[in-house]
Amino acid sequence: MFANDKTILVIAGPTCTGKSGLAIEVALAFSGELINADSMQVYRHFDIGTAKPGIDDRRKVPHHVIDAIEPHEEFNAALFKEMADKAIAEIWSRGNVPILVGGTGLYLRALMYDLFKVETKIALREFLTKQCADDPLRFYEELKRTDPQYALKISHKDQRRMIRAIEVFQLTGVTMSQWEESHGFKEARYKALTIGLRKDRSELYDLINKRVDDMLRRGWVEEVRSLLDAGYDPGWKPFSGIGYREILRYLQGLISHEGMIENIKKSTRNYAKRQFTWFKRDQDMAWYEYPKETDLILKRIGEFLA
RNA sequence: GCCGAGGUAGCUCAGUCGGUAGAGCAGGGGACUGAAAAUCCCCGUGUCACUGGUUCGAUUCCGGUCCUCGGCA
Repeated sequence: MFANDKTILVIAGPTCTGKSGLAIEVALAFSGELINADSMQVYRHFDIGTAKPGIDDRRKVPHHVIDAIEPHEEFNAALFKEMADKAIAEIWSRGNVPILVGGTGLYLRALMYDLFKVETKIALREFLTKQCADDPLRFYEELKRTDPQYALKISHKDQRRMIRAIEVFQLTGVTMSQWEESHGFKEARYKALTIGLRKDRSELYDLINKRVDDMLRRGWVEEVRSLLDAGYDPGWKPFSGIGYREILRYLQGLISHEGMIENIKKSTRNYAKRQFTWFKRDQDMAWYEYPKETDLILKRIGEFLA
């Protein structure tokens, strides 16, 4: 069923539940190496706000697919999958255990089940984006005509998905629904144990609020300012990450310092909730609390790897 | 102590000419196939401060009590 008997570990869950900390412990206990599965930690120079592991941790255990690209470079779930595949193969060749750690659900799904293979063409996407922005309703009508089933599934305001669906159809002549139908995330590519970290909601929100304060104390705003000084374009993708976009607005004088802090905390809380929603429906996820249940987690992993 | 104003959803408040109430924010639930920290969809029952009275019926009117905020002493 699988390419070989080798296995991987996955540590997933909402932000601030302790994934990185657990990952280090697990890596040290089972001679593992970490592969980042967070869509923002792949960008170089965006450090404080993405909660990247510090040099201490990175010296203790090898980290992969982190600081992998420059902020202006194109990145997506498919590229992530390629990079992670490569890292996994390398780690296996050293006789170590690959440990995926991160909260980007789509990336983990892409790695575990692959995506149907329709590449995005930047130029076409930009063209469609403009077309959609000009007349969203007409754009939606076009989607309804070519792929009524998919149009029904999404909102006429969900421009991202409309654009992608039209793009897929124009590139292949096959509709989004048909691609989804034939692919369907049916075949697992790796034998994996997925540990999901959870936490009581109000406790988690408390931790999030504290962590945001902490990041700001450690110079998050300065980090953004120096990125801008270095000539980085505020339109680049990582600048739309949580916190970075709020800091940008603050630096532009659009919001107050206090408003900025509150918005960052709120966005992060909302994000954590969305992650819960995503991971909740993952049937084969083993949920634990960390650090409370560290012993149980390590025992479970030990049994899985045996 | 006196005079005002007010006590309604987690917060800020609206409202009910008497028929048990609704906005914003916060929050909750959901979706998710190459932008995913993105993008999008759905969700408002709460002792209307407490307590008597009037009334078929009071959160709404009247009395009292408590609390908050102004002002005067």
